[in-house]
Amino acid sequence: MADATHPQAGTKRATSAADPIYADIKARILSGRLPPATPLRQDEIARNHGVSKIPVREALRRLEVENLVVFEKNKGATVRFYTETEILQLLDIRIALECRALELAVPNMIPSDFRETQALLRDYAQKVEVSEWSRLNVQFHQMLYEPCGNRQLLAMIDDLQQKLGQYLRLLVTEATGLERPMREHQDILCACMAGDVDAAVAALRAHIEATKKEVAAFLRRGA
Amino acid sequence: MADATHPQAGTKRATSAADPIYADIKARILSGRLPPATPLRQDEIARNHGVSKIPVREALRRLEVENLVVFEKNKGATVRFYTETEILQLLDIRIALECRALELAVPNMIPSDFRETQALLRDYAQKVEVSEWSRLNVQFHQMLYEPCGNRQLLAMIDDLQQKLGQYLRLLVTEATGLERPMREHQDILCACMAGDVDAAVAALRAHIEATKKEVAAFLRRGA
DNA sequence: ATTGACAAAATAGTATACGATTTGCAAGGA
DNA sequence: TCCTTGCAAATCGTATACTATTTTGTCAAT
Repeated sequence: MADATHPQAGTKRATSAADPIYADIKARILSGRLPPATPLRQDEIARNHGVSKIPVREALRRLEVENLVVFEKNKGATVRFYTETEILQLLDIRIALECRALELAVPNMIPSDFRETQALLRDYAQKVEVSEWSRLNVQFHQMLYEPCGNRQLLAMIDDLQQKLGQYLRLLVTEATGLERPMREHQDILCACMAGDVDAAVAALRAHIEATKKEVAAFLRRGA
Repeated sequence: MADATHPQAGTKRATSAADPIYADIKARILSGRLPPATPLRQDEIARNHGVSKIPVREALRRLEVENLVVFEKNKGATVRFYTETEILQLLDIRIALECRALELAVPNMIPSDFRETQALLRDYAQKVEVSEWSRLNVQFHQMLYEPCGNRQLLAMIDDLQQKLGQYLRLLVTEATGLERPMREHQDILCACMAGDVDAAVAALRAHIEATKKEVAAFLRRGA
């Protein structure tokens, strides 16, 4: 991409020293390696990345807008703490966004979409490793919504799934298992293949509502 | 500057220097005073606000995450350009979020909510000024969703309404008028007062879909 | 021992400075 | 006339440096 002739075409972002730092911290927060309330010391991060504080601050500011870190008056940034309530509320937003995306996507689905999604579910059934499960789960949902054609909506869904990821990962290891989600995934896909938008949306909504109940129970026990 | 030692004597700012800049630029973008593609020169903004470039850059980075400005490699920031398609897609997201919020809100509504909302609609009917209309319209929707209790959802809705604000303002002056929206607002409120969640959501969805069609037509003519 | 005051260290926030990149423009050649 | 080519000015991005605030540690006084 030595082509300097790409002024807009929003697909690619300009690189800045802040970008790798932003990506690194974001990944560590979302994976749970940086637990809530961890202070994010600017000097330390800057030293580790071999830069000054300025790009570090810009990275942290971006994470602040995404609600992943919190700035306090003269104390700097810490990893944001999501309460039980907020996690459940994120799942309510998931219901809103994903049901709408599916509703818009079903009419646009073509046979190859069905084939690929079914193939994914078969892989799913064989890989029982949890780390793989999480990745495939996210991928399944993304494949369902992709045909909706609304990039901003897809981005919002992706953002939500990342934020909820660590909690859902815990869930499958400790409580839910794979049985129920897999059956529900099949139901959703069948409705899509039948072209029945309402049934597909209803199945998806039930799926997320069930997840929400399990998260609620899990958090109740955990706390 | 000679007295650089005392940029803001005595005024203990609970916020960083970036915050007022962020608010100012955001307001000017959302109101349309800074049209799309306007370059945002860091030195100039810094001079106008009496600060250095550092807080300016942080403000711009925050706006970048919110999709209001775009950074390009060594060219700096410009006001983001929303295409027709993207504006219509934002309305699809509005349908998702607002219908969900209303669905969650209706069961929580109490008599005083109804009274206040009705009072607002009466004010509405009398103020025919466009500037007032826009403000009251946003307020009406917010009052409907408030009882849902999901702060993150409410924040996302507010964000969307601000982004769409300038386009909807144009719409009411040039095309739609006040007749249809007001009737639909009444329908929605009636369903809420009857406690009929499904009817309320259906009415709201029809309301936003109608708006979407008008925006589409308006953009088609305008472009 | 507990508390309060105060000095010292650590950390945040921002201005200044400087190299790097882009842009505007003018002069020179096809 | 149109296209290079080469400065010069403008602008960006970030390292450095400095101030302001918070935190920590020490030492008396109760």
